[in-house]
Amino acid sequence: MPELPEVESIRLALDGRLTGEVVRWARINLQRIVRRGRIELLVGRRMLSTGRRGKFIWFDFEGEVRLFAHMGMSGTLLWLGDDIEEPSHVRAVLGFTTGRLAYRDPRTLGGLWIVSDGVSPWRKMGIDLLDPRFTTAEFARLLAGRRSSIKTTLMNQTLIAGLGNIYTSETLFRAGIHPGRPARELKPDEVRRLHRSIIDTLKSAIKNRGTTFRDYRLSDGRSGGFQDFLKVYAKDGEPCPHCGGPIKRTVQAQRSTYYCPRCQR
DNA sequence: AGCTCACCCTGGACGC
DNA sequence: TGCGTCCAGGGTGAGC
Repeated sequence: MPELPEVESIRLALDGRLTGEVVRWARINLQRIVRRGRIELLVGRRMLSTGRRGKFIWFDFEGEVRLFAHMGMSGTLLWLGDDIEEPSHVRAVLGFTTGRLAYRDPRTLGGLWIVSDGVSPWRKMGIDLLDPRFTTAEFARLLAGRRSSIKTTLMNQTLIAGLGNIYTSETLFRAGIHPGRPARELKPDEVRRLHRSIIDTLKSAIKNRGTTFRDYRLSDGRSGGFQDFLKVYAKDGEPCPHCGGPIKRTVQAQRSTYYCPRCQR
């Protein structure tokens, strides 16, 4: 589910609430959601800070212990006050003095990692899209020689980390670039436009607390707001906001892509 | 090394 | 109401 803006929105909402708090107890409802380590290792430890890279979020605890979470397609982290009942599909819970942090994931495609040896859960992750080192020049370097489509390439987390299916469609539309173009054939001017579009789209989405489609919620239960600003995603057949022609849906690498055939070349 | 595909899961929407 | 089918914000690992 969540892409960079949703994960960052969750992190921002939890950071102020959890930093400095001590884990009192922990519970796992579905064991296979824990991909590495033991959740009990967190009990008694104070949370020091939060972080994010790509679509991974993490929480640093005393004693060099770090909890990583990846939400997969349907996961989220919910803050539950003491009076709030636990919703369905909660796979793990951490208890604090002021409330509980619940990992909810209906499809169980996400996971948790409890790490004390400094080893990150990802095999290879590209540069985070909000990292200042993600420049136009760096972007051009990463795209060079890539034969696959720009849509598929933007989704490749080992190159650049953070874009998923919603924001790739949106960012390509905003840059006026056809999703089927081979990545290596983009002109320098188009690379610049796309780079600008990626950063602008992500920042704007974060400002709006992400996109709510189906059941994504922020940790306090609120919806995101960026769905009101989507221009093409899930809008096949609807008029393009630029030219009025019909938005098209196509499938690339088994995922839906939405675009305007007239505005995106 | 780069690329494509099948697969991992559950739930909701839709058609009959 | 019930059943079958399709679809969904993602990542991996095998095989070419």
